[in-house]
Amino acid sequence: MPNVEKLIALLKSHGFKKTPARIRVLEILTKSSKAVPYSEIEQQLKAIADRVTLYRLLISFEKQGIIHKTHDHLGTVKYAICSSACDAHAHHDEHVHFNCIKCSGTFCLDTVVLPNITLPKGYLANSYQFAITGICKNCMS
Amino acid sequence: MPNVEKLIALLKSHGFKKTPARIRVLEILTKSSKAVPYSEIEQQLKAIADRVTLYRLLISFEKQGIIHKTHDHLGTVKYAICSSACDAHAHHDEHVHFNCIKCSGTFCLDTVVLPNITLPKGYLANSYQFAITGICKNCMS
DNA sequence: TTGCAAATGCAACATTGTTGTATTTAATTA
DNA sequence: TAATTAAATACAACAATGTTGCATTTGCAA
Repeated sequence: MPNVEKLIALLKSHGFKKTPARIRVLEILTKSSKAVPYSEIEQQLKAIADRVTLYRLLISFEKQGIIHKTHDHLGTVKYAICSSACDAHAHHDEHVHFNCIKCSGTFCLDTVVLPNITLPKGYLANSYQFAITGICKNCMS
Repeated sequence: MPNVEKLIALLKSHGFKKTPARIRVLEILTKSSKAVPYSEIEQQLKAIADRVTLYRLLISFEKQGIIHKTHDHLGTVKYAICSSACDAHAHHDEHVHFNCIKCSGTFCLDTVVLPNITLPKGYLANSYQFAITGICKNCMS
């Protein structure tokens, strides 16, 4: 489903060159139903790219709004593909992240409606990061 | 205001011994109106305790519900004192964290009412971590 | 095909996380 | 008050991740 052509188009549309490392990272993220731990990405990229290359690649992807980064309940850094509404100007990944304490999986809950929060006077909100920790669908059954 | 006697009592009530390093950490956190970056705590503890001591100390404080840990919008690890309602059995720091993009400060907004979120069927919520990124009160004026 | 900006590789170093073990110390009790 | 002991600390050692600079390679457009 997420064929390589689409990924290449995604790269081009954001001004990125088509390189093996970048395609591989997008493949990994699009094929996963969960946010992927940094360590796992590094592991899978080990054969085709340097660690620093991956580091910089992830930064530029994030800056361009292709992917987003999150810390789970244990502090583990994970990455996930952004919804198509994101771009360099503004991320729109304002969905809830769910962290499972059993399988350690992190899921992007795109269907959950974001709550409206009233801040104290003087504060200006810019973006929201909501996470819920608990037991996921799979681990409940 | 947050005198040392209170901090010692806090330690004792959680089964901790009264040691210079532990008292110092509590002093730092109680005197700060913001969550304190790990690097800053380490810097201030450098003279009186080893890095590993601090590491284990923070872990045990967190486990006992004396302090809580958070990642700001840039991923920086910060610590803050827990409200008195917390204990080893269950943290009750279910307040919103506000991360300022100007001063990089992280504030615990205890007065903000937590929103009610409806999860998809099959998910079981356990705890919530809500953060808002923007411009804080001080930086707005 | 060539030229250039983008992307990568490599070296080097900083910060933070983590474990094991020997030693010291705070607090209890004899 | 001295002895006992579990808690706390120090130190060594190592792993993982973050970060910068610079030389080299490569994708792509002219």
